Amino acid sequence: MPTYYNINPQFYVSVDCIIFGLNQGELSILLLKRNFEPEKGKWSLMGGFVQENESVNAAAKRVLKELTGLENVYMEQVGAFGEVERDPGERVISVAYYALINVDEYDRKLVEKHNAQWINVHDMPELGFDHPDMIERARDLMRQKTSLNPIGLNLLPKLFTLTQMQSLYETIQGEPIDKRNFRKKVADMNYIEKTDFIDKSGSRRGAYLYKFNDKAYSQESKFKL
Amino acid sequence: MPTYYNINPQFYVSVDCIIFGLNQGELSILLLKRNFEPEKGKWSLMGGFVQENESVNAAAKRVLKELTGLENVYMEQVGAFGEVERDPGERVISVAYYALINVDEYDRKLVEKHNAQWINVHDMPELGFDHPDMIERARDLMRQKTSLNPIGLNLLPKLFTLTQMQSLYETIQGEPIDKRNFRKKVADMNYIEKTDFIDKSGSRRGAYLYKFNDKAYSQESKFKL
DNA sequence: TCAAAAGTGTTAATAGTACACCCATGA
DNA sequence: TCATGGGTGTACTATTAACACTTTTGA
Repeated sequence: MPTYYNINPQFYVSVDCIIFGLNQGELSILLLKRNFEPEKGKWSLMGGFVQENESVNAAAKRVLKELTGLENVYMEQVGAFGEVERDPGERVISVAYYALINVDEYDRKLVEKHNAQWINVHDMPELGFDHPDMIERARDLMRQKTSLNPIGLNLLPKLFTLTQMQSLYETIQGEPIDKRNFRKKVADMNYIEKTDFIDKSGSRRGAYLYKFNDKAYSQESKFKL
Repeated sequence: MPTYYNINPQFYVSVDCIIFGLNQGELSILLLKRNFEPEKGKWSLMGGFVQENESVNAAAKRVLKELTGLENVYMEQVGAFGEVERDPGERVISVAYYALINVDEYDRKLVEKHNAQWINVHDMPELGFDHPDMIERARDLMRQKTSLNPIGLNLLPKLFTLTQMQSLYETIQGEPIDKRNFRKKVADMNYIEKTDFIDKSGSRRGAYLYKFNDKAYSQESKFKL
């Protein structure tokens, strides 16, 4: 193997996952109560080291799967965090990702095994490393992206009511939305389809369930270009 | 030093800079014609390796300075690029940054020494590595950011005419802008200040020079929150 | 019968877009 | 005097924001 680079140092490279979920209508993040070093006793994001022959994106997917059992999850890179002293153990350069998951579907046993819990974003405990920065940037990015794309629906079940969807957006944006204006907007989204199913769990009357149609969505996006 | 991590592999970590500038009114990128391995003979972005006791951000600033002599430049991280085979030499994980510079101010000797040239973004040559992906993402990010923030002004001299500013935004967005609408909008930006100076180089009549007032800008931003 | 969520239109305000002519100057 | 870029206002359109009542149902 030719080595053009061997005068340069090498570093551990890790990934950290900001896993968003909706719990009782509240935006939450899966955090680990660390029972291992470093920063033992503190809370932290789920992370892991990039391995040989593994891309950084693949490492993020692997780490997410290790904790939740989930694959094919919506993930996006937040960015690289590379301060020299960001890890008190040794120098590690970390790449943060956020994931949007439906909390009905993850593997609870795995989460328990890792000593992880859902924590409301408004009630963050003291976190180790530079994880508060990562979370802040992930939330900003997510808020921005969800305002332009329907990716927020990844936080809901496949079938959802308009009230759930509105509440989701209110939670993400952190401010109330007018019901009629919201429903008008959704009516203009041809990729949000009304089904014949009715959810009776949220009200006596029952509400129509809707679903996201990704073919319709890609069609629509083509037109916009 | 405690080593919690030593079962994990380490990697070279590099930074790559997408350096944007305006040349004859055209958005351009500073590219190197590589006279060294790997990918010798191909064009590439300016890059360099992260060093011990150097943050990733600091490495990006250093690399930018090595090529242009400039400090205190507007830079933003594009993201980490971590495919296993992205570098044909050895495995390198790279973090891309974009920078916006005023082409009147960089050090031409350094640029020449590195065998670098300004290349119009619409006329990209064949590039090595995953640099085309980096550039694409940088342009998307930059376009988006400049549509919300006045960071694009970093590409202009400190004093600029409204025609220059309009032309800048037309170049970034890739479409013409109505002159009166543009000037109306700028008039609403209290942080774009008219000076008493007149630029006669662009027309016989002469045009007022404007400047960006960063104090006024931070004030304004406070109100928006 | 009533509490609780579901559903439904209109109007006003704001922001954005389209459009054409006169001005000042130096060569 | 004329070619060149500098500078200006108004009407139309689209988007967004504000706002309140009726419906359905199970307990």
